[in-house]
Amino acid sequence: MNSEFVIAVHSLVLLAHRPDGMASSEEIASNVCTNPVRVRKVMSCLRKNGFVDTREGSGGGYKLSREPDDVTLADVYRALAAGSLAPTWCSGDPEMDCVVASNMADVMNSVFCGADRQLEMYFETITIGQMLSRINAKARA
Amino acid sequence: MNSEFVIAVHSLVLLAHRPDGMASSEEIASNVCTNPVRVRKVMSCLRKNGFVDTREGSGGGYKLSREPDDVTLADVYRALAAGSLAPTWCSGDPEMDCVVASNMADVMNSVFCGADRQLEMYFETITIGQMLSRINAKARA
DNA sequence: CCAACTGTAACTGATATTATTACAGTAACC
DNA sequence: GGTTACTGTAATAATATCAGTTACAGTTGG
Repeated sequence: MNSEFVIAVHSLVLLAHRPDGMASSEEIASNVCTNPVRVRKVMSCLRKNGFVDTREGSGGGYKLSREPDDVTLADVYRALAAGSLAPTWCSGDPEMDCVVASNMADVMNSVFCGADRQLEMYFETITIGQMLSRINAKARA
Repeated sequence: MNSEFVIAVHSLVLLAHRPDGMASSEEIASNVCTNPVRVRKVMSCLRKNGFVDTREGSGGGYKLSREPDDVTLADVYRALAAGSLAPTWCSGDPEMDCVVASNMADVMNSVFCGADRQLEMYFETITIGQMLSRINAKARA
């Protein structure tokens, strides 16, 4: 899995956890344990997909623009990690003379497409709000 | 996804396709388009899990030791790619003072465990025999 | 014994991932 | 209107992961 997915989910959960729903890239970065540039890149993508609003300039930052319970991990997955299941490496070669070697890539690809859909369905069942609840539950325990 | 999974599936399908169910690491490697050492490493793992028999020495190689329809992709997945879904990179830090940062890794991990199970269930529905059928169907088309 | 294999380890090179630096653009605030 | 605190993005550097290669010991059939 793409680690940008992890950063995105963490960031959204953090925003949901903040009383005012806001944070700057620097605050998020230190919470996630990465650098602000990476956070901004991810957040920029989340903005384009309508999950957050950004305010540039002094006192700016990111703000959740949807209810935490209305955003599923599948939404996030689609936005920045769809299709990441299939390995970059590809076996066989369409030009080869062997039935197996020449058709494996296609068949393997369809298998991974199915897997991707399956994964998406699973992520559909988990919202940012639920993630936050789970975290709070863990903290109480 | 681990690309060794791809090599393993391709190799098993190739063996299933062979009339005598046999091939050497060199034959498999050229069919898969990789090098024999990598193939041997993967096959060694498949042997330890009872999917193939190997014969060392002259005229040796690998041979399917189960019916192609009795081996699912989930079996292969468990053997050499289980848990590969979760990214190596991990957000947050258990030592931090923030509820979100300190518990995110745990919660994220449980999410990926669930995803892994989901994926495994999907792979359970596909056998090596079916992969070969799909390939043959594509070849006829 | 020789030829043809597997099993592994060690090394090298290629590729992908993450962090850093740099800087232009924007908005609040004095 | 200038200064400060932000985002957006590109370019580069550092690091980690992955794949290919070489080397060699062990096994087996002829």
